[in-house]
Amino acid sequence: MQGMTTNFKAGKALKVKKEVGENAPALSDDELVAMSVRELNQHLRGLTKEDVVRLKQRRRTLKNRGYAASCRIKRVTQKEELERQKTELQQEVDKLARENASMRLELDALRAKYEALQCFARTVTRGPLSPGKVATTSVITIVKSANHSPSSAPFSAPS
Amino acid sequence: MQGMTTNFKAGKALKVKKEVGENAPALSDDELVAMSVRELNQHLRGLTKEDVVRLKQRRRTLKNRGYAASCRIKRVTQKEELERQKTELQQEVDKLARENASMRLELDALRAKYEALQCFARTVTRGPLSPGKVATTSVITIVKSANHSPSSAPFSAPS
DNA sequence: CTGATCAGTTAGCAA
DNA sequence: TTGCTAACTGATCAG
Repeated sequence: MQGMTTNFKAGKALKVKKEVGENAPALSDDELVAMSVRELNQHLRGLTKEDVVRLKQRRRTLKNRGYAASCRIKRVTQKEELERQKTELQQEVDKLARENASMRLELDALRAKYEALQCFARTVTRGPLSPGKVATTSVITIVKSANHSPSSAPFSAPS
Repeated sequence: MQGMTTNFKAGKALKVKKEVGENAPALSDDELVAMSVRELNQHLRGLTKEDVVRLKQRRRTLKNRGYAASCRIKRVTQKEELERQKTELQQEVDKLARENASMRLELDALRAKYEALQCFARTVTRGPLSPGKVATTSVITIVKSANHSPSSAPFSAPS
């Protein structure tokens, strides 16, 4: 936006024609480009039709110079933003993967504990109750005080 | 490299000067830019020193045109690549998050089952095994041949 | 010298 | 008219 007001544009005038005649105040580039249309029209009084066209064209060119700069800035900004988001997502992936791994460990450990306890429960219940009846592959399910259980039948269908 | 040999440069010649004199074969832009240095030197025989400079400059300009095109192509390619990677990472995040959520559920369910079983085991082991005592607060369900059921929960957790 | 990139210019599109 | 962007150009830098 105001990048052109800084430094390297002043005294640039590569091939800009500088023949301003004699009554023109020789507007600087910065002044010209910052001028509003109404202000510009005031400075346009008493100039050749050709000079008016030239001045307007110069203004347009200067504006374009600024537009080009904004365009480039926008481009690099967007690129940086993309890279930032990419880094962020990568970190999230890492975090989730870690959580995932630790949960998997926890799950496996708990499964092992559960099976061990199940095994123990079977040995305890098998002998005294009905030793020969219960198959070795059975699973024990219990439901505590099921008188007000919502609707679920405490049964799991076998595969 | 060869991006300039393709298409959209042919017949471009915006404001390129076309005054080639009379004995010059009027090399096309494509020919000139595709020429090797040795080939170029052959075409340079019998030309004014000035013409040689001009031709070499034209060649340089044409080359630069191609370099600029490659530069732009590279820029958009990199941007597309960044966006592709971003999409990919986002999908991975989603996938991991789903896995994570389902594992968390599984873990919670298993924990509940484990605690219920633990509770049952305590009631069984605390006093001597009398079927009547257990039945007052617990229900025992027996499911046959379910020893390797992967995910079906043979336990329903109480409230 | 060659190739890449930057800043400025121009043309042309869109609001 | 204004702003933006693609393509082109010259300047300049690195290898």
